[in-house]
Amino acid sequence: MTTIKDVAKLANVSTATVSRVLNSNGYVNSATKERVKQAIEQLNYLPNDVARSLFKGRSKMIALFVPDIMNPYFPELARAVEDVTNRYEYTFVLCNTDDDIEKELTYLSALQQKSVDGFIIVSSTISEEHISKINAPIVALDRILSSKLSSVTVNNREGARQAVQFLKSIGCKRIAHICGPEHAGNTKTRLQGYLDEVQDEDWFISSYILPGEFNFEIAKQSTMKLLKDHPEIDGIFAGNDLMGAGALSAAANLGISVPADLSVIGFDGIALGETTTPSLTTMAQPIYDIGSKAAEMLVQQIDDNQISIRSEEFKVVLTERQSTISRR
Amino acid sequence: MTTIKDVAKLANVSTATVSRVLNSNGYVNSATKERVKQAIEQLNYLPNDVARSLFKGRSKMIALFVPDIMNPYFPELARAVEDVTNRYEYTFVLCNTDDDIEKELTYLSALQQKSVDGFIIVSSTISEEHISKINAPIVALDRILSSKLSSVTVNNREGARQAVQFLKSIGCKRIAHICGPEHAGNTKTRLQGYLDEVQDEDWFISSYILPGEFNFEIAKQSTMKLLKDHPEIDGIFAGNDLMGAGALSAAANLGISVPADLSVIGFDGIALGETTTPSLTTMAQPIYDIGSKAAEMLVQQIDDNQISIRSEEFKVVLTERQSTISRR
DNA sequence: TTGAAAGCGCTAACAT
DNA sequence: ATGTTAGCGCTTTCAA
Repeated sequence: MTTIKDVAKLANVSTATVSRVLNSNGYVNSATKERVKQAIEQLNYLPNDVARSLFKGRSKMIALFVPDIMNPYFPELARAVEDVTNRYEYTFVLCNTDDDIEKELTYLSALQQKSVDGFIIVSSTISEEHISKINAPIVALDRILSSKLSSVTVNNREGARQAVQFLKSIGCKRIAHICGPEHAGNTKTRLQGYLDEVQDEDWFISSYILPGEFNFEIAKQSTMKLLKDHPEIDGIFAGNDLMGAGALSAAANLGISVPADLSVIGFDGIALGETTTPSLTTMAQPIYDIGSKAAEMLVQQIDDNQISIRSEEFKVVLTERQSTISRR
Repeated sequence: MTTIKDVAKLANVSTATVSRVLNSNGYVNSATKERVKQAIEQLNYLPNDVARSLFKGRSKMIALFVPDIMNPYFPELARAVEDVTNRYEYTFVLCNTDDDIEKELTYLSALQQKSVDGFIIVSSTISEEHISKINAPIVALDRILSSKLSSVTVNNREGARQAVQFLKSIGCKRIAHICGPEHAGNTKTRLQGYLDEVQDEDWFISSYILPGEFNFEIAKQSTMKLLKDHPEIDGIFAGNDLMGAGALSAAANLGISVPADLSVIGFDGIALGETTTPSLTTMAQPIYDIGSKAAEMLVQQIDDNQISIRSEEFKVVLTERQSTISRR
């Protein structure tokens, strides 16, 4: 490894001068600057970021915590965060937490020890108490972790309502809901939106609500059971697209035709929804925008070095595809 | 931030002693060790990893380069690498390169500056020349970058052959192939396997080979065109599952029934293949095993600190699902 | 068994 | 405009 000393020696200046041209601050004669640059070039010198970090107490790294990288929602999100952090010359660290508090805490302290500059966190388990121990900026994503944190979310409840309204508008008379896992914050909000729309309907019974996981196979199995027990169901609002795809697959397996006999709508708007047959109607989140906004907010907080809490709520938008059709 | 000095002061010892208990090396009286531990506990002290890295020249970080994090193959792979690296207490850094050599080189030097301990790289563009400038261990994944590097791959050509053989065995008489992008190393190998099986058939014509991208929509469009131009086709071997899903969707759009009139087989074995209707038969890679093996090899190379080049080739296995059925 | 001190590579006062 | 130096927090000789 060649160091700043080597450069200094070759250019016949002090390390301070080299540092000055490296960071383009302080005065430095243009002739010597040239010499230094030459030396840097010649030695193929790259500054040691670790030494820099040690001095500055900051590492130019940003971490993103996601509960499940295998759920396509999160790679899309990660992609957005990566793009923004790169633009600001941060190194991007992606952490997969399984929504497991132990893993989250392990990551949190490991990264703090590395002087990571900030966190973007999607979590249902991290509490205010844990957060108070972190002294780097945090932006909560997808779910609000604390009123003391900036956050970027979507209108889950309203979006869920719109999904059900849409099913009604195309003529569905018996609408079921597949929930996400109980521990996820989203699950309750989306369920609430569903209930807003159906609980006063005379046809509504609680067995139209399916407990679930954000998982294709489990959703498929429970939908099969649902459709067997309740053949009258003609509309399904799935808590996310992965489960929506599961519902589609369940219907196909039972020989129920979608959308002719059953309409299905999901939530999230991941690319997977376009690959199913029929393709999946969904309440689409502006996933990329959400991720970039969170990253932008975090970078700003890091730079400003002041606590300005901001909350952004994006709106989901109905994206009609083949899994729903008017039956009127 | 509390430092080793604070601990030393509180425990009434030197920083050297604290360091010794921290790293459990060197002699230290069990009584003082106890005192130090108490102090650490009391101050909630966590060692500064940056300072450690500076001293050691190593950072306990491992990076994985993937060309496209939105292709579900890579999250599955990343998941495996993450699990292994975590087990060895490395921090895992995921880099999305878009198969763009500029981005790759930027990442490479940024991470070298951070003293990253090793790289696992999936790339079609990085050359021997670039590699020679890196002085951290590298494991090539999915594609072989250099004979000087350890690598983990699958039997692409043989696997492709098996895919086509399988289509033949169930009675397909006209088999087309959707290729991946030209720049990807895999593309050629899988195409070669296809050719091994079909080029001597009297029905074979070169327009049965479709250029493509590892992308759902593009595969869908070009398959639609193919099936319109060549209605005689009764089997498709897609270069990967994403494109296989595209072919499925194309057939559905044209009212061609799969598997009754057309059989489709993919390559990779990603979870997506189970979510399509019909689900996708595929030559499945042991994705998780591949990722873990690569990570294990890298960790070992880092620890051993010696250049032992090893190559592992995994075998793909035929996974029959609904998109193929015997027509005999 | 423990401590003093040098040094990892860099930056920023402070001096000149 | 440039150099000297202290110090970021840690580990490791070397000496005691």
